[in-house]
Amino acid sequence: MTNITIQDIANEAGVSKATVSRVLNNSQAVDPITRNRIQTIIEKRHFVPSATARNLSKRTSDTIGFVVPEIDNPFFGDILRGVIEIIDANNLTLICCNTDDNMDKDLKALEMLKEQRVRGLLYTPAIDYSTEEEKKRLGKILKEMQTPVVLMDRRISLADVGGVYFDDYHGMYNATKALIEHGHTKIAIINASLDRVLARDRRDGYMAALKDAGIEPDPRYNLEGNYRMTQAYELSKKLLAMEDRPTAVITCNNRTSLGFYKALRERGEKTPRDIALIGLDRIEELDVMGYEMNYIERDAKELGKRAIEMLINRMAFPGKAVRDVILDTHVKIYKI
Amino acid sequence: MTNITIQDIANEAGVSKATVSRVLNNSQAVDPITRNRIQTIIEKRHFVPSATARNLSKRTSDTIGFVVPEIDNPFFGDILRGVIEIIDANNLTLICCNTDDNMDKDLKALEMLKEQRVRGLLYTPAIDYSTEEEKKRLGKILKEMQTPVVLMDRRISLADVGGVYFDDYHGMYNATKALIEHGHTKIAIINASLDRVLARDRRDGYMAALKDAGIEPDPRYNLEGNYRMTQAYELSKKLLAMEDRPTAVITCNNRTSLGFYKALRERGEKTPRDIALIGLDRIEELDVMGYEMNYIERDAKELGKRAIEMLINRMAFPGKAVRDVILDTHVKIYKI
DNA sequence: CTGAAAGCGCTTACAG
DNA sequence: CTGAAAGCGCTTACAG
Repeated sequence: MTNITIQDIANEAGVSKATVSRVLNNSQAVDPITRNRIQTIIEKRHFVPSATARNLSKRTSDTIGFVVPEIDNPFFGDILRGVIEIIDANNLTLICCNTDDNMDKDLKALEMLKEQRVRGLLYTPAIDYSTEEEKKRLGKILKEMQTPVVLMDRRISLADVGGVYFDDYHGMYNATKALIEHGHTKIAIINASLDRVLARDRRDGYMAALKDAGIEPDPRYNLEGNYRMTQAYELSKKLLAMEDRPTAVITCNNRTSLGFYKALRERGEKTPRDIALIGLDRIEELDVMGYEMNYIERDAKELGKRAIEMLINRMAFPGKAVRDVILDTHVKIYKI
Repeated sequence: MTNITIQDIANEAGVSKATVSRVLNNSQAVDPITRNRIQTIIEKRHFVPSATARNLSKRTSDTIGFVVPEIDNPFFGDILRGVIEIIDANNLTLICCNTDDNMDKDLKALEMLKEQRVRGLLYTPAIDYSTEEEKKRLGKILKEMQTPVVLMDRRISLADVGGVYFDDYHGMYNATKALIEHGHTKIAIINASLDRVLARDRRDGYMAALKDAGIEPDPRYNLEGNYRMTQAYELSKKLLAMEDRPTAVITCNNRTSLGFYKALRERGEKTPRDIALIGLDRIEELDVMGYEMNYIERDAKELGKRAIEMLINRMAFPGKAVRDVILDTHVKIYKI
């Protein structure tokens, strides 16, 4: 028993498959009686037309690619949830890829999505593609996909590629400022390597706030890891063991915050008692537990929604100029 | 500029598209010189063949459907991560659907995946399909997809459908037993509605342990919600306010645990000081924070891996008899 | 309102 | 080792 086709339906209804296609797509007037007969047969047989055949014939598809570096990080989980809500409402289908921040996997995912002839791409690049050569290559790959792409969270300036980002600069600026206003001057930042835009943005906001307050930044307080928990944990251990250690710390994503907490706990210390902390991103579980973590709030689910909406818009109006969307961040302080 | 096709490559190489197809698929001997020439052109043009056309022609696909009720729950995030690892290693592609525990969305997702002619299905049903009629209908739908399906975490006994599940019964049994051994006799369980298999399994394990210890179960301690945090929170509030309240509680998933914690905290109470708790599933964030939560451990990522491996196996050997896999659970106790 | 026919971009049995 | 041709399951311009 093989899959039933439009031809089977046509045979049973005594019409041509063109007519069946027309009732399937509601694309042209069909005699109501015939239409009814066909519909009955379709339902009785549970016929579902092949998207593959339809896509080939129409030279398009309703499939969207979704590429992120860390699908099991709640940050991307929230983004995904936002995306899927809109995907469902628009009868699209989503292909998910995970890259582990690894360029090879990133490129491989892109190639696979090209093979699938996706209709649009939602993309958080694994790396920054920061050298001119890398960037040019990526630009070419994306262009050859011949489909709109919307970047999420990680910015790469590429012609014709829009994106949705958070205003991390001001988030960091305001967090740093808040710490300063509470009397802190020795403020550390646990960041990722500065060859990443995201890291530079965050560092810049932090630096600007220090500068505006006339505080000389201490390079020893400027830590660079990779946004993973284990790295942040190692960095934090060193930081906390310093002779002249900071009185406040800013962490640059949810994993970093956890790494810091872990190191702090192992020393039998607590925040804010022993050291102040503001983290990037709320950690839901801690919030529920009444753990009063200060954080810079970013609505990841909203980012997902905005990104897919922008993508759909671009699919509808291919010619329209692209424009980035920057989402606000808010600093939430319990106690410093 | 439209997508380049196998015909374009053939023209440029001065061969037929059959030959190009052969080098693309390595399906038949091709003269090394010709092969080389073709390969050079393919690379130069960045030609990537259309999966759509290939699928239609071969009447198959390399796409796997993944349907879960709550994609942003870390439990399913972990499963997804495990699945994707194996998917990548096998050059398959994954279509993700979220159902919010809603039957209509569930059925719609299944239909969409049928339309896509997926090669296999990884499926955590939104509901139990427990009436004979519902079950029959689901069975028919799955059968009509004409593709192997592997159930994850939620069991439905259906002909030809295998699954990977956790041994929740013994997890619950052992957790309950541990509490009893620590002197507890008034033990509550915050569960989901008993019309769900998952809930019955868990209840049964709990009841069996009570029975084996000669403890008469108190129906007032048997709470039924829906595994969501807000419901668990409401139930917990009532439970904690009871005149003759339990001295220990077992929660039946990660969200339930959080709901309970929230209610407890609002009363200014703590565990294990004021009441003992064993939750189902580790909560990573709490663990990292050094929060000593007792839990029944289940490896969700492992479940994902095993499920996709089973699916691939079934794709390879369609005739083979299906056999369920039950994964062990372990009770992890800090302090009761 | 309806059908015959061409076409979407591949694969593959067949013949040479 | 290679090509012509049929076929996968749809859509759609064209003609009636």
